[in-house]
Amino acid sequence: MKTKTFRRYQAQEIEAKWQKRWEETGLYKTVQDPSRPKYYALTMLPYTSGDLHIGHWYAMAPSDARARFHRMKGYNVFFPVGFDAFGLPAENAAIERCIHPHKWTMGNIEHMRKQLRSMGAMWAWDREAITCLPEYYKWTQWFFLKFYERGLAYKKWAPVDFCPRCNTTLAREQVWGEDRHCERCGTQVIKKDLEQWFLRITNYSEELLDGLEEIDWPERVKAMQQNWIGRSEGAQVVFRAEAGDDIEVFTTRPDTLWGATFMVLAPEHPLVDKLTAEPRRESVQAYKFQASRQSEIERLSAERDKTGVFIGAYAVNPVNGERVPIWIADYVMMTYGTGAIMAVPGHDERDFAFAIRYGLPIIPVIARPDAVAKSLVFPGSVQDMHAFADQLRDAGIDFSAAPVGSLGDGLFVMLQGEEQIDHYVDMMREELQPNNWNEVVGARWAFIFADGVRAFDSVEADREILARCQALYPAVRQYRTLMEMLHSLPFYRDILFHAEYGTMINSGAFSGTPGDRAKGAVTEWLAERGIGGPQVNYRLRDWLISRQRYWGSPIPIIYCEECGIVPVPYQDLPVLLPDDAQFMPTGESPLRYHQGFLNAACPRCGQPAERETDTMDTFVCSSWYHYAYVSPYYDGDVPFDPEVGRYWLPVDQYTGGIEHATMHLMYTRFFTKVMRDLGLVDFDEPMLRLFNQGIILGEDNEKMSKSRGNVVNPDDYVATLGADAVRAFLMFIGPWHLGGSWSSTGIEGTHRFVNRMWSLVLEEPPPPGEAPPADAIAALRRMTHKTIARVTADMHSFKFNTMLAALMEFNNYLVKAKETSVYATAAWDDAIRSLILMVAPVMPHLAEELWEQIGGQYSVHTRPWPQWDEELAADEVITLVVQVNGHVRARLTVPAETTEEQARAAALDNPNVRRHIEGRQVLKMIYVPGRLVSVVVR
RNA sequence: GGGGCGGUGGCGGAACGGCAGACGCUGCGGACUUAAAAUCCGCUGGACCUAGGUCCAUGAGGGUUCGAGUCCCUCCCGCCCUACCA
Repeated sequence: MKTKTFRRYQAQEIEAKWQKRWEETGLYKTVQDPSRPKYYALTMLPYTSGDLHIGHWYAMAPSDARARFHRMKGYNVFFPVGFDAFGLPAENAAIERCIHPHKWTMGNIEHMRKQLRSMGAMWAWDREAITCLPEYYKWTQWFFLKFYERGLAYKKWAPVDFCPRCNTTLAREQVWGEDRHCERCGTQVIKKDLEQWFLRITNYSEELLDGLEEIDWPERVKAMQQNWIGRSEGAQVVFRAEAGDDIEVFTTRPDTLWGATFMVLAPEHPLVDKLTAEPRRESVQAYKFQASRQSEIERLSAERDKTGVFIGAYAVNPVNGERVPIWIADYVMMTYGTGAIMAVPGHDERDFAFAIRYGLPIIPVIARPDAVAKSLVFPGSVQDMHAFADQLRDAGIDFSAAPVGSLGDGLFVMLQGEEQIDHYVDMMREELQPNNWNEVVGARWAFIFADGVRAFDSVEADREILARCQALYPAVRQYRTLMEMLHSLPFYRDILFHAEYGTMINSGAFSGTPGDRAKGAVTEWLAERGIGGPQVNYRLRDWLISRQRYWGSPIPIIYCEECGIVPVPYQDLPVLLPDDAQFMPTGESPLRYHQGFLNAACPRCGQPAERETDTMDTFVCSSWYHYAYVSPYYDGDVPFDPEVGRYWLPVDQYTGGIEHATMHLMYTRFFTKVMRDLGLVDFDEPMLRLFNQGIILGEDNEKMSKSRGNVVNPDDYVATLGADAVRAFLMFIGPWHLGGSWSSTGIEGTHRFVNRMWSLVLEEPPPPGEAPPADAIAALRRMTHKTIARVTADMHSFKFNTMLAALMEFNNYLVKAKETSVYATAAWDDAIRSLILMVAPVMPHLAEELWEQIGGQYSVHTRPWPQWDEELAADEVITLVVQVNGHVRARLTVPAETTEEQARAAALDNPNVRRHIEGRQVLKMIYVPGRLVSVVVR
């Protein structure tokens, strides 16, 4: 069968041939063509690490395939690429290897361009942008100035996260994990008090949240951004310290205000020093010191035990005039809300733990929605334990008898509902022995004494009842509050505290307010009385962009002794990085020690002044790179050509990893909103659709890392099997959004596919046979059109794995069909052409070569995507499944146009079906057209 | 604690509520070859078996349905994000 002229597929030769040809003919040159709908497909730009690893391929190759698909579908597709070129590794290389960051970076880019070319992707190289070039960062600085003008860039002293290894500050979202390590190098961060530049992203909190609704992004990313923004609705309340200072707190539970029995400030709260009473000053200072160290040292060892100290001052609870002590504790964060809380130990788990530990009063102010109460009947507290137990049983009350310490058997009573509780209290009042008491806790808070029942409903009641109990039972003297006493009994522990909404109790005039109205009613009342009101709080913090490093865009600011902070005038941009800086790991920017850079004339008064030496977080550069792409290094008044921007923007489809959910993807949305406010764009969101690919793992199903030795180098496979086989395999591994693991044997599958398709199209045909029967032609057409439908749908919905499965099936089908007489018919030619066209986005080189070999017009990548015809794709015969009581009993091959009557009859006529319904009564039959007949028998 | 994503053969994975395991890898058997590689052809979840079938199988257990991998409830396990968030 094999002939002398047939040559096996030579990937290297053919891939190189077409890459060269594509470049020469400008196949991927960007054109503005108003006659076609535009499609801006973007994949997250790579960092210039120097080497394109398999993860890059995994992110880029499927994106490229989909961009190509859209091009064939008739869109004018823009698929640009560039480099995120500023950042620490370049500078670290400079320190370690004495190579200038610029040189290191540009060398890496050179190498990465080669690797990117080997992928055979349709990159718009004519729009490449590199963020570290002055022509680029001029505009990054321009943005900074615009932000500054609008009050969106500001400088402040703040305790900031600092990576001691990278020697720079980090934004909050660049600090990862429970141990708070640096996102880049993994070193644990420390806190440093530094004056830093921030971008006021919090001005857009609400809009960043609302905007999520209008974009087609994965739920996962939206959820992460929602959580990160962390909107919570509640109330602001002002407590007045006895010294006269107002302490503002934020609470989501204003309905629990009457239960606020103390306050807690963050140790760094500005009022702490002022309010601390002299006798407490020493211990407060000690605690503050320890708290500040704690964030530096290992926080894991803190074990989350609640600790704190009383500062010796009091405030007044504005709703009931109660005097409440003020504490500081490290479980209150200065970075959230106001850095101060009203503590409601009855209904907040942390406050509860704190109050129990320090003996602070705990008063329940919200009824239990489950109406469950408990009571422990102590041995000897009723006359006759057995008789009392009988009474409980008669009343239908749930209880169990068990020993209480060494005191003998007691009764552990579980009560449910008001009626039962009332009944129990009555019974207990009858039976209680003198010099004893009994308590009901949970849905009711009552202490039953010989002379009557005392409700536990206030701090005074707490004190009084506790005193009586201590008088009756001296062992109780070790407890400072009733709750502490109750908490000492394990039986009660689960019922002393709850955080549900419920009817307000012990709350003055508000007592009885139902849980669904309580929050609103109290908030309104606070506002009326001028002591608080509704408030929305966000978790989102402003974006810290100062970095104490050299290899970033300088912040265009000059400090003048006379004029203060002076922005660099626009015409002086860019503020260039000097290329002769000294790289030393000092913890300060090398620019600090570069006199030529540091010293400048004040743009306002002309006097000697100093430049800002911090550079910008690289995420600032990448927040607008997709705008730069439309007209890189634009030389106009704005960062990109407005006319070109109007044509291409916004991004239609963005793809990339999930790791940027709360960083890049948040920042770039923020930038776009500011750009809109600046009049640069007329839309609200930068990327209309987003798709996150998963992570490619090593052969062993573990993350690829040098230490594991499981890193896959795509170059090796490209050199041996060709880029097309690598591209196809990456798409074939599994659902793109779930990621998958590399397999050096698995890639053989797509490699064989390449070869099988090659010989299918080019290997010598079989000897001519007889004219094919009409149904063989129809079957071939059916397969062709079905495959087109499947591949088109899968390509559309990112199901690259099943798309390749469909292509492989089609190829396998054609390999078999080639042996028959359908070869050399028009249907055959259509099939082969369709196959090549459909394969083109996935394996662009193979497709282009085969297309040329069958006499197709250059280039296959500009041919229209094949269409399918429903009628041609329709089956002539179908397999009808027959179930009896849900079990498959027969598979019938019937014509597609079989009627329901015929289907039922055929089903009942099948011998195996007959065997299973014999002697039974047919109750009903369900018919699903084209699929099955389900017979139900008894 | 909160949020998200998963759990299907030896492996990666398919499966509008309707034939579980498409496609591929691996393995086994065969063809070609002096031999090997490559290529091609079979078989490849388990157990029965009268060879026509039957039963068991999609993390566990319930439920809805003529019918559940798919929908609902309870639980278990894994991964990711987030977290004293007031």
